[in-house]
Amino acid sequence: MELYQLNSFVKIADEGSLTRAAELLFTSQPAISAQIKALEEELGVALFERSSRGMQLTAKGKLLYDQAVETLNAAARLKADAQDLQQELVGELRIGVHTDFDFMRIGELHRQLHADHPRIGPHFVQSMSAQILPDIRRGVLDGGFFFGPCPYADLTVFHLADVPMRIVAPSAWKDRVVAADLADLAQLPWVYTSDTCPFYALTRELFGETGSEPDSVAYVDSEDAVRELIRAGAGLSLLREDDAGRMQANAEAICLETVAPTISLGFAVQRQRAAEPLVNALQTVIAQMWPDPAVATGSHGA
Amino acid sequence: MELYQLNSFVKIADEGSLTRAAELLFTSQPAISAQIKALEEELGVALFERSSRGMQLTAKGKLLYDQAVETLNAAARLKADAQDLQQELVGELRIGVHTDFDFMRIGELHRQLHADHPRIGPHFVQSMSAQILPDIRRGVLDGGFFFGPCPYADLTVFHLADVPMRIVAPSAWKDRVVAADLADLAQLPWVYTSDTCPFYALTRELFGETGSEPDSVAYVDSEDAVRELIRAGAGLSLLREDDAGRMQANAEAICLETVAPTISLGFAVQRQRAAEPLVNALQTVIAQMWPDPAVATGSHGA
DNA sequence: GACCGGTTTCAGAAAATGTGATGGGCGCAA
DNA sequence: TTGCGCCCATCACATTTTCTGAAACCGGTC
Repeated sequence: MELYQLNSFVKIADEGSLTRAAELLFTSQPAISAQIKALEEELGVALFERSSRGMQLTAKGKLLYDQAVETLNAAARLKADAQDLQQELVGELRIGVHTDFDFMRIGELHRQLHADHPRIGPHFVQSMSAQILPDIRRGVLDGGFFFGPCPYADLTVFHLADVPMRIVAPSAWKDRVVAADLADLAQLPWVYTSDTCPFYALTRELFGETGSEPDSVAYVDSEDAVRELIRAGAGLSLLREDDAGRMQANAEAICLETVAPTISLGFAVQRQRAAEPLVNALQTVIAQMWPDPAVATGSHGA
Repeated sequence: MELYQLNSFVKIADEGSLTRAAELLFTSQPAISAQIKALEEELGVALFERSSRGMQLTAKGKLLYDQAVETLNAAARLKADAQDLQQELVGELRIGVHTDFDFMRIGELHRQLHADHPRIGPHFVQSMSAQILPDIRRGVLDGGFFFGPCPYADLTVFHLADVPMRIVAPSAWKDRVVAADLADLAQLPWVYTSDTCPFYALTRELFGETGSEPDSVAYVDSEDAVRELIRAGAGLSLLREDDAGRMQANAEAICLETVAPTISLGFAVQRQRAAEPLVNALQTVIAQMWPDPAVATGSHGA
């Protein structure tokens, strides 16, 4: 039993005539006659009553007609849906996010991605810059955000922005820090992120210019932990300017006027996979959301 | 797009391997490979990702898989239902009934017919003997009951029973009829059915023996009308014994002791169509319900 | 680097499907 | 009654599709 037989079955039934059905199906009358004969034989049921005036469904044929139509409809839906899918991108994207979802505008990213490609199922995976880039290389992630430079030549990197940083101190230390220079600050306790974190490198760089580096350092491995230790009065640290401002507004910390460096915000995908439709679509949406992005490659990521 | 392609599609997806699918489908790898290639080309969608470990559904393939299964299921249902229908009789039967449905046990007939052949849709058409037999010949009815002889040689007739008749008179005439003989009764007014009705012939026959026939006759064309006129005191008539007894029990009429003739109850179908499965099934059920039926043909119907 | 399991490709064989001509049944009109 | 038109079934043959077995290919593994 094949679809073309069911199609002929239905057409003949609709037309009441094998000859006319053959015309509508752009084939010859004997061809269809043979199809129906084979179908009737396979089903073991006489579908039509033949007369000199045409062919008419038997009672059994009437009962089976609806099911034939149903089967053809199911096939037609399948084909139509396939046509639609032709245009669309379908699949899953695992995207690494290295910092606050709201700062990264993940909601907007999701909305944009869904609007352009409704059949892509995005996964947003919170992680750390130091974890995200290797995961992209391994294929665990399809793409991801990160701070700092990218040391891997096999990744394609979008430079999205330079994020301004600020030095932040516990509220209680206002008098000790408000007029201090870098050398003074180095005398105080600091909170560092762990050494795989780009903030660690950034902080060391900060003191690298003066040659002096703090003695007393606590290491933590997330920005959240940094904020918490500042609130607890454990030490100073570098934070994103927006984070710093928010803490100061909440009287949780003091944000120094001292000029601090910026850190590069980047987005990376595997170079090999950059041309894959899904990955390409992701890059396109990212590029729209961070206007004027500079594309850099490999270890040039600023 | 054909069912065998969808079948291969599903099998490969289930097995994760073209090779194993080919084995299960009792065909060769290249054959199935070509099927899928053609299917993918027609749909414009890559259904599988090929690897050295086998074939796996793509994201789009996953979306279309369910619809393929659905289509195959619809086809399988169609085929299964056709197999069931092979055994069964399907269609409509138009059965003429010439007298009271309860006397003819139409309820029981319907129950029996439905039990043996649930897909037969019976129509019970109330009519008169004189109408039923021509309607069977014309093919308007597939079969029907009738009283009296059957004058048509092209009908097959079952003789089901000889139904006893009685002479019935209005209650008020008790004194005039209780001891009367046929010649006396002929002096009284009678109610006849119209001359196409077998009761008409039967009544005339009754008097044929004595040579005397009533002067005053009213003609009506249904048994119901006969009963009504008897109740109204219009005259005497022949009625089925059961009808007569019921009227007497209700004090609506008097049932004479005089011996009255019987009338033959028959069932007829077109001789040409007697071998048709539906018609044959009908005859079988009728024969079961009237045990010891005598089959007669054409005008021999007693 | 050879091997293994898997898929694709290829030419030719086999099967199926389609074609055009022909014939028979039936209704209709002359 | 005959002849005609319409319709379906059948037949031999052509065409197309599908299948087969051998061989090439590809990626992972020993």
